[in-house]
Amino acid sequence: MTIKCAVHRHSASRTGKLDCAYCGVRETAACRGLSEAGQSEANAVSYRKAVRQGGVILREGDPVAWCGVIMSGVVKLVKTSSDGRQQIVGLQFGTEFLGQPFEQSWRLSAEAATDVDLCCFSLGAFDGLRGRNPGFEGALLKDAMASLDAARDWMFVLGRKTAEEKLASFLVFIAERLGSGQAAVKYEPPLAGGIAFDGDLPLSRTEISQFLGLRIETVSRQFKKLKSLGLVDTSGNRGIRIFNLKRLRELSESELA
Amino acid sequence: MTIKCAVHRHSASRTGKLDCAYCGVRETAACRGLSEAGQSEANAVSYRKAVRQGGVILREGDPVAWCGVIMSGVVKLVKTSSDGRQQIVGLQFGTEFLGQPFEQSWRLSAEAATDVDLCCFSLGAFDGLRGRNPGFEGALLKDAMASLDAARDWMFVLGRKTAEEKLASFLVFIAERLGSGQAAVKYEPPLAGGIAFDGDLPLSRTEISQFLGLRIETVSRQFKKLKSLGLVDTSGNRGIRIFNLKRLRELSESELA
DNA sequence: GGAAGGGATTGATCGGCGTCAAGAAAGGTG
DNA sequence: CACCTTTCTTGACGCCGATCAATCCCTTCC
Repeated sequence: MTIKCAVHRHSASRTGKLDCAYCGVRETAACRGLSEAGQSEANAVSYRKAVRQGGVILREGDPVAWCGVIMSGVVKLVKTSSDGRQQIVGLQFGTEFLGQPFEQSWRLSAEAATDVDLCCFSLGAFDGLRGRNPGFEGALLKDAMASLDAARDWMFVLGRKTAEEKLASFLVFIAERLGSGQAAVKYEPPLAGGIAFDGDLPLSRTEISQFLGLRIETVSRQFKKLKSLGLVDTSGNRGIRIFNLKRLRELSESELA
Repeated sequence: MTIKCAVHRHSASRTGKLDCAYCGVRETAACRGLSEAGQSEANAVSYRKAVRQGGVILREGDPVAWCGVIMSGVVKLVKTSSDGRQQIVGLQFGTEFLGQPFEQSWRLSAEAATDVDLCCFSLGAFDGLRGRNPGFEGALLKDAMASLDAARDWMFVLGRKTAEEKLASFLVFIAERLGSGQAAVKYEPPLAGGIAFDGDLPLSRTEISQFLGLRIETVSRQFKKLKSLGLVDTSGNRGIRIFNLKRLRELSESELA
């Protein structure tokens, strides 16, 4: 079976290997740090899970029975309070680990922001793989510490930035995660830092507001402001064109001249 | 040499073992997952570092040359923007790992919120220890994932809670981390959830505001409000008495009757 | 291609938190 | 204890972002 990556439209083979110049997915985190034998074992015990955009991957409070690696797509991690307020506490992309293998029950929910393809392990299989492949555990540690730093970066955004800076930060974040690198094949070249998402922005306005700790109306108004500054343009609900990433980055760090 | 823990007033031996009923430090994260031989190796290659309250442990941007484990005390992790805004992105307590061994330079600063005692490794020693002791790496992974979840919990606080809820969340957090457990020897027993910090709250008002994404004046006003509700009382700059932890927890989650 | 529905935009208004400024405690020092 | 510095509190005021409500516009489903 061949699975299409919703974001980059590449195909993913069942071997667990991808080759997407756009997002740089050449080998997965599951493969990183695994010997040949380890890769065979991983392929033998893993199973694939495909989730359509908007689908729930896991629900806060449910018992943790598996964990895995994102092969393609974007996963949003959500915390919800009893009165319904929601905060997106992380966006995870291809090659990143997904799971809380040391918790009894999930401490957050995960939803597919785009179509998502997962490579999953039961907790038992995961522990076995981990125990027999020290390099695998090292890769997981590295991944976790990178996620931790990303989370802390975002804590600064949530705690200290204005609405304008928040939206600029989001656009820079998205551009760096999805638009940069050696790729952006189907997008404009980084001409003066220009990047475009023509209809496949992974987040809706509502989701952007949940990621930024703002209301959707405020996000809308800030988009208007950035458009009037000539930094970006929008087309449809999921289309964004970034004209000047450099100035956007300055705006996000309030380093304006 | 004997080092005194500023928070709990216990002594820490040079063997890397503590025994503090208050914070539950019986063995350190460094010891967790280490065999007898591993512990000997750890003791041989580690060195201790004592930092007084207010002292800088490491500075954002500096090259990473070591990492370690907090033996006692409270460490605050801070992100600073170019225009001087600061956000505390984490509080680390005894037994927790401190470091970014996979980064070239520190992505944040760390300061001693109380007197702090660290058990440190050079990166080389750390890698060796990690490579030779799979259980050690497992403990690190567990620690990192716990920190990650804590960071994400706090992202919700920063992004979605009101000032009142934020302060309540902070008090609950502090009570759970420093006041609960089998201990609180020098403090009041958990009478109706009552806990007191008589002069050794690890954070100043300014630091609390930096942790909550608020201004110091707002923190002050919210303290006043909680006092008028009869939930807490303050004494001096670093004294807090929590009378009703249960209602405080409800307040923090906006589950008020 | 047209209609239905959900998501996004825009406007008007409100309130919570930030800002600025003054004064009061607290804590440290000789 | 008296003095000085730092930290915290309190007040007055303004603004940013939330709220409420109406309209617009994409998307998709006939």
